[in-house]
Amino acid sequence: MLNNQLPEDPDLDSVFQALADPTRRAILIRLCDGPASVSQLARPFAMSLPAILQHLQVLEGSGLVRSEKIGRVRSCTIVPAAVRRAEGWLSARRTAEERRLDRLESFLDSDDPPTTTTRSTP
Amino acid sequence: MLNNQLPEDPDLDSVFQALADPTRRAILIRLCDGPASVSQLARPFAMSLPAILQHLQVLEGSGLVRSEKIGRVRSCTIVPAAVRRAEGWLSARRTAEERRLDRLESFLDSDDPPTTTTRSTP
DNA sequence: AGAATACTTAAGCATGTGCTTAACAATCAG
DNA sequence: CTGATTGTTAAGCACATGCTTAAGTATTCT
Repeated sequence: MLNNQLPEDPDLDSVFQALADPTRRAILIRLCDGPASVSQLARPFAMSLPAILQHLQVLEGSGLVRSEKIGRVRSCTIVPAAVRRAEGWLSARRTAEERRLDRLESFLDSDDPPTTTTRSTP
Repeated sequence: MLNNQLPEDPDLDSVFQALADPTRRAILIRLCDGPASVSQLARPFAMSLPAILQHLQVLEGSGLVRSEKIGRVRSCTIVPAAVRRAEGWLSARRTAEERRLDRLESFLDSDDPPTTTTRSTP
C-alpha cells in the first residue's frame, strides 16, 4: 500500500530534524556571529571532534549551513535562506490559524448563536 | 565528563523534533482548519490508527497540540503559542544574522579595514 | 624532512523513532 | 443486551541517531 499522501515539501524534514538538537542549535547561534572553523565550533562543547563533524554534516545536509575548505581549515557559515524557509512554514501555520479564529469570531459576533457546539457560554 | 554547555531552552528539542516529520506537519496543517478527532486526522493517511496516535502523542508531548476526550471521541487542537515559540527562535536567528550583515556592511562602507580576521578575541 | 595542526573516516554501540499487528477498553445506537 | 464505532495498549521489528575511540589524510610550520 503506497503512501500517496503528503504533497508537502520533503526538504523541511531535514531542516527541522537538524534544528531538533541543542548542540546543532547552539552551533547555529554561534554562526550568527559570523563564519567559524570546525574546531572553533567544537571548542564550547564537551564532545569529540568527530561528533561535531557529524552535527555539521546534518546541518549542511539540511541546507542550514554551508562550508568550504580552505587549506586545512573548513569555514562554516549559516544560510539565512534556509532559516527563513523553516520560519516561513511556521508563520504560514500561525496565520492560517489566526484567520480561522477571525472567521470564528466574526461568526459569533453576528446575531444568531445557533446550538453553541464548542464551549457553551456560561 | 558532564556536558555543562547548552544553556538553551531544552523544550525546543521536542518541538522541532515533532515538526521533523511530514505526517505530523500534515496533521498540524489540518488542525489549522479547526479541531479534529483522531480518526478524522488519520483518514488521509495510508497508516494504521496506532501510528497516528503515536504521532499525536509526539505532537502533544511537544506542546504543539492539545487534546481532550469527550465521550469516545478525542478532540485535537493546535496550540498557537507553541508554534510561535518555534517561529520566534528562528526569527531571532534570522535577525541576529541580519544585524551582523548590517554591521559588516557599514564597516566595509567606512574607510579603514584593519586585519579582516573573524573574531580575534584573545 | 619531521612535527604539529586541523580535519576526516571507519567501526561499533546504546538508544530512539516510526511503523506494524493483535488484543483490549469504553461509549453510543438500536 | 448486542454490536458497531472510536480509541488505546502492548509487543516487536527495522532502521536512524548521537555518540565514542582509533586510525587515518592533508596542510602548514620549523
